[in-house]
Amino acid sequence: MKEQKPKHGTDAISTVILKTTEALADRYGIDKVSMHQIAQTAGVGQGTIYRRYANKGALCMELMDEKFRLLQEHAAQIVGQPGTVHEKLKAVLSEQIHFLESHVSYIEAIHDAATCEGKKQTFYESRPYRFLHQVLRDLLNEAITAKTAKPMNTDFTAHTWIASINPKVYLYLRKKKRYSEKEIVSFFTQSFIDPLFL
Amino acid sequence: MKEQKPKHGTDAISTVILKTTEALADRYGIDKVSMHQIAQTAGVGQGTIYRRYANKGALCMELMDEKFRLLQEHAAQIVGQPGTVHEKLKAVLSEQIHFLESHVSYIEAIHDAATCEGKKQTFYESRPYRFLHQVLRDLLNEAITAKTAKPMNTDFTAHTWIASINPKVYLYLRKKKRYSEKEIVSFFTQSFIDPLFL
DNA sequence: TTGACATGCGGACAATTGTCCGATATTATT
DNA sequence: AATAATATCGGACAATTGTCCGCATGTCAA
Repeated sequence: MKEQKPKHGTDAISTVILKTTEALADRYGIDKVSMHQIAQTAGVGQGTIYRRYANKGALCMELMDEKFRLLQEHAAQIVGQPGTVHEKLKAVLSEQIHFLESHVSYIEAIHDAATCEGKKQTFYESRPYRFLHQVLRDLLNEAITAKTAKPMNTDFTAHTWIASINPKVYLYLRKKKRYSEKEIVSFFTQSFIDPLFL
Repeated sequence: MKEQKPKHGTDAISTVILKTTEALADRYGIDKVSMHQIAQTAGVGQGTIYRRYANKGALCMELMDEKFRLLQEHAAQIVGQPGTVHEKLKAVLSEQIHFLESHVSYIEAIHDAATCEGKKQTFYESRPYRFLHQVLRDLLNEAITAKTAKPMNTDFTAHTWIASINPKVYLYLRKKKRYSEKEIVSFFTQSFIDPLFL
């Protein structure tokens, strides 16, 4: 068993798999599209898909690649621009929540496939997750160094912040509790960010 | 006219399903036991299981019923005893994290089956979840009323607190990051509870 | 050209969750 | 007691994810 040699599947077959998945997902919703259906529609065997993507989550991750890249750019831009750490944290979290709002079906699929057992690549070790976690952690560290926030385990805090707005609970808050995206951003700021700053 | 069953699973068949599931889970781990296997071992059809429990998560929820009851008792006891709201919140969260530590496999199975789509009973609407959410919310409200914490949306805060220590991220923090249960409790307190109190 | 070896595709197959319906047992009616 | 109505059981079946292996195709050496 070999891994895909280049970072992205840029060969013709990978391309048709991704395009087909995107088309089907646009039409039916990613959660309603099966790997079998993707294989049939793309005119390839299922094995051909699974040789490139470990599971449906990994396939979705690949589909989201460009979107994640843009989110990372936004986050990096926020961090790079002038402003207080407090403001930057709020802006980054707002971006992340908006990202979740925009792509919640895909992110849910990625989460569903995520595992912490075995030595398989976990969601938490994927590039996008690590990047966003690191942005939050660095900002928190900066706040602590500047003595505008009390010491804490910033690694833990960043992980749990992200976990606190996972797709399942986000959908619950949006659909059942009828909170708007704006409200959720505001509540998060109020409950998690503001209290940290002295 | 049949007399009503007071609660779930008090008839003979439900009992054998639950006992069988427990025995198999003890032996192989709940995630390694299939519904088919449970049915075979218990000597009933799969339909008989699904007629009583909507899915594997609901079955696990039923198995955890007594455990949840004890957790609720502990939480109620903490709230009832004298002490500051701050102390009570820390104690309750510590209990919840210990509960997660002790039963993480079952809780993961419950989470995996949870859904926010459709009108099916979601995990967030189950009795145990609602109880624990309410305990946290009430304590937070008490702190706000007593002016020892700033106003916030306590409903949101309680939901996201629970979400922040979901089984997936908990396992990641324990197994990959090698944080101990005690550390996680301490970090949580430091990052989420303490900053609220001034 | 040919044969040995490697690559990797396709789809059959296994495992699992969840549904459905014919068969059976139980209760109600006369 | 006989029969109709109702409840419930068992397991076959469908749908989906993920694995595996036979086979076709391509490469290279002699």
